[in-house]
This record gives sequence, structure tokens and C-alpha cells, in this order.
Amino acid sequence: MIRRKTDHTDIAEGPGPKRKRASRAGNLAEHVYTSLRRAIIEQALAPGTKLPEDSVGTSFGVSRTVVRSAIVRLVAEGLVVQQPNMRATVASPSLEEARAIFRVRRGLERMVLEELMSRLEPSHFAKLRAHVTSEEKAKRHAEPESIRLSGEFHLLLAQFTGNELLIRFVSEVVSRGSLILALYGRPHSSECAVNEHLALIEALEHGDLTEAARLMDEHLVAVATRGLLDTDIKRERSLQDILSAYRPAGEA
Amino acid sequence: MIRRKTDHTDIAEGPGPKRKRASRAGNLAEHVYTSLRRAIIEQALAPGTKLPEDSVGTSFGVSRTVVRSAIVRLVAEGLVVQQPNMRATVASPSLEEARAIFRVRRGLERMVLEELMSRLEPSHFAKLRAHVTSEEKAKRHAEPESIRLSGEFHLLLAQFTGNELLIRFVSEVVSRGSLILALYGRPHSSECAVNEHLALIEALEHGDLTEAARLMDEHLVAVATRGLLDTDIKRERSLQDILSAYRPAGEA
DNA sequence: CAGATCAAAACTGTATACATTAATTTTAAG
DNA sequence: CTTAAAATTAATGTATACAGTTTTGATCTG
Repeated sequence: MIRRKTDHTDIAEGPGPKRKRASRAGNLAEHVYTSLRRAIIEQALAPGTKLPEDSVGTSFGVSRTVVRSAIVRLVAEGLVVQQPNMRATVASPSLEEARAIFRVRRGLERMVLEELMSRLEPSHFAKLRAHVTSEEKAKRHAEPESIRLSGEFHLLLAQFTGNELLIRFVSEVVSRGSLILALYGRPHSSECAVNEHLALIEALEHGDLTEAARLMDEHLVAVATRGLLDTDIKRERSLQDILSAYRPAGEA
Repeated sequence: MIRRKTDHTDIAEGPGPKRKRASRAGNLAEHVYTSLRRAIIEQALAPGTKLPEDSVGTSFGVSRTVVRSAIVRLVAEGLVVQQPNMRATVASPSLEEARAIFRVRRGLERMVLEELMSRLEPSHFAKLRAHVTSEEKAKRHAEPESIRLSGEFHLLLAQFTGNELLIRFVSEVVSRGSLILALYGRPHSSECAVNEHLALIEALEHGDLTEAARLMDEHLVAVATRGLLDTDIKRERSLQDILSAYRPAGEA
């Protein structure tokens, strides 16, 4: 664990003068935020994992300032918790909290369906079906990927409403839902979800709001209950190790 | 508008050594966040007002670091908007956005009522009635105060659910609702709200969920439509001037 | 060897410095 | 005069320094 201040050289450094703008600058906080978020949702960072500002900073090659602002955001959306002078940690919701979150989620997704009616076009259905296809494809591979995609299906629906606030709220409950499944979910819990997504799409195509709402509700109850027994919490790993996979955000 | 870097002496300064811990330290960001939030909700900071980090900082006697983190939070909850390298400004939602927000709010408050049924106790009703009383009292005085109290009634209901997430979401839509009324609301628009609050309480006391839901819906529609014509936007004032009233958060 | 004690190390909270980018004003040209 | 370009000022993005707090770990005691 020797992480002296000298080794932030791995990204933004070098003798050359033109280093610096790894991602065109001005975006570092956003990038760290996004990466941490993904890492949490994909279960790479298990609930309870400590997030010391400078360790995270060195992982991404940025200063604490940047990490700090990312963490403030994550705390604001409940993915990370933090007490006054103490290290931030990945949230680890209790069963009670988990249930409360899923209740809110059910309400929000009902709203999504209501907003969606009479707004859905053929192109939307195409996208939904395409997404389900990729869900099916991922099902056989990685579990975290599968959970993430399953959540993104719901996010996609929300996005079709065009209601910014609703999108953000759904996005939050979906994220936290993933976190919860990571905590309490038993493996393969996302398997059957694909069929349920398909059934939902069909109800929407028929313009049957009540049926869609019923299916959605059933689906969410299923997702919520499917998981809540097995408390097989994930084992430890090095923070540096985990985050190294989330560093190179895309461009050279 | 001479606010040179030298005049942050107005608050945290002085020859005495023991200044510094105005509120026991560790809380500055929280305090600035809360204060700005209140200032926005009470219409002291009109939509569109610029919030340069160091001006705000000098107003509160803190550094940009602190202000920055407060602003990140406000941006996260939509009360403030900010583009990459540009000054943050108090959000100024369009009519379209305003309507979208109120739609979400209606859904959320319906959820509140559902969670509330069979959970309400006599003490709750007492508190609700007490709150309405103070609403009535404030009605004759300041308009901003009145708007704030009206919002807090809804927040109170949400708090009785004990559902943390729901509370936060309601809190956000209520805040933004206040902001919207500040922007588009005509004066005295909150007057009739008091009666509507009372009617709602009674329906709840009778355990009549559907009636309560109907009243709530009606109420919110009324609040939303009551305001949306007059575009009498507030005139300019000095930022320093406005914020000076939000400084001394309470303790000595 | 368990448990308390205290010092070192690790972190957070906050301020400040500096590089960059946006806003504004000045200057110059048409 | 009006408008465009350049220079100035203001504000943000990021890193770093330092004070104060928590955590860790080592040492001492029963």
C-alpha cells in the first residue's frame, strides 16, 4: 500500500508539455463520477467498500479535489454514504431500505408508463426489442453486465418519456436497485427478467396501459423478491486493482 | 460592484485568533448548501441569478472550495444549472419543464398517500393542523414565507411515511415547485392553498384514500395552473446584499 | 494474552495558488 | 459611428498545502 504522492505520474504527467488534457480537461470530475458509478452498479465495488479520496484519486490520476466532487454527487444520489470526518463508503442498504426503494421504484415506473402512452412510436419498440436482444446475449456471459443491462431497459423506457426529472429519478432507483441486487441477490436472479421485459413490450404495443402496468408491477415485485434472501456478500479486493479497469474512459 | 479579493474581511477575519470555527467546523459546505437552498426557495435569489463561486464565498466567509461543493449538490437536485466552464445560475425552468416537474410531483404525492394509509396516528394529524395554522398566520405577512410553508406541508406528509427516498424526492419536487411559482406565479397565488390543505387532512382522518388522492391531485393541479400565466419576473438586486440575510445560521 | 493508552499514519475539511477558459472592455479598422 | 479584433479582467478547473480528526498499531499493564 505504498501510494506516495509521487506516483500520480501514470496518467497526467510526463516531461512533454502537451500531456494534461487526457479528456479535453474540464471533465475530470464528470469522468470520475461516471466511472465510480458504473463500478458500483456493476458490482466491481461491493457495498461497504471504502473510498478514500486520494486512493481513488491516484487510481484515476487526478487530485482529491476532483474525487471529492464526484463523491459529493454519489452521496447525493445515495450510492455512497459518508459521515462527517469519515471515509466515504459504497452504500450498503438494509433490507428495510431496499424494500422502501423498490416501493418508490414501482410508483415511478408506473408514472413512466402513464407518460409513455400515446407517445410511443415504432422506432421506440424497435429499440426496446434490440435492447432485450442484447440482454439475452449477455445473459450467458457476465452476471454484472446482465444486471446492468436489465436496469438499462427500464432507463430506456424512462428516456422515451422525455421527462428529464422522471428520467433522473428512475435512473437513481435503477442504480440503487442494481446495488441492492448486488448485495442481496442470488446469482442468476436476472435470468427470467428478459421474458418479463418482452411481455411488457407486447402489452405496450397493444396500447394496453393497465396490462402493462400490471406486468411492470409484477416484474418489479419479482425482481425485488427474487433476491432478498441470500446474503452472500462479496469478498474483499484491492481498490486500486478494481478501479484500474475503469480508468481509460475511451479515447486515446 | 467593487468586490476585490481583499474584502472577504467582512465575515471571517479579524485580529483575534479564535475566529475560524463559526459552526464547529466540518459543516461549512452543509451550511452554505442549506442557506443557498433556502434563499432560492424563498425567492431571495431569483431564477437566472448568477452564482460566482468567490462572490458567494465571500458572502458566507468561506473559500470557493466550500461553495463549490454546495453548488455541486444544488446542481444535482436541479435548483441550479451550470454549463462546463461557466458560472452557475439559479435554475429558470421553462413552462414545459415546469409542467413535467409537476406531473412527477403528482405521482410522488400519490405515493405518499398510499404509504401513509394505515400509518397515520393522532399525533400526525395534530402536527398537520398545527402547520396549517402557521400557514394561515403567515398568509397575511410575507409572500415568500407563505410559499415556503405551503411546500413544507407536503414535505411533512412525506416525512410521516418514513421512506427516506420518497422524502428526498418529494423534497426536491417541492423545492423546485417553489422555484417555479416564484418564476411564474402571480402574487397571492398560495392563498387558497390553505383550505385545500385542510380538506386533505380531513379526508385522511376519515381514512378515505381515494378522496384524499383526488383532493391532492386537484390541489396540485390548482397550484400548478394557478400560477402559469403572469411572467412578472423579479428585478435585479445585489448578490451580496441578498445573501447577507442568510448568513448567521442560528447559533452565536 | 486481553484490554487500555498513546503516538504515528491515514484521511477529511478547508484555503490557496495557478492554469485555462469565458466575459468584458479597449482599441483599431472600415 | 459601427464593428471586429485584441487585450484585460473575471471565473472556473484542478492541484496542493496544512490543520484537525479518525484509524491504526504498538506498547504497556493487569
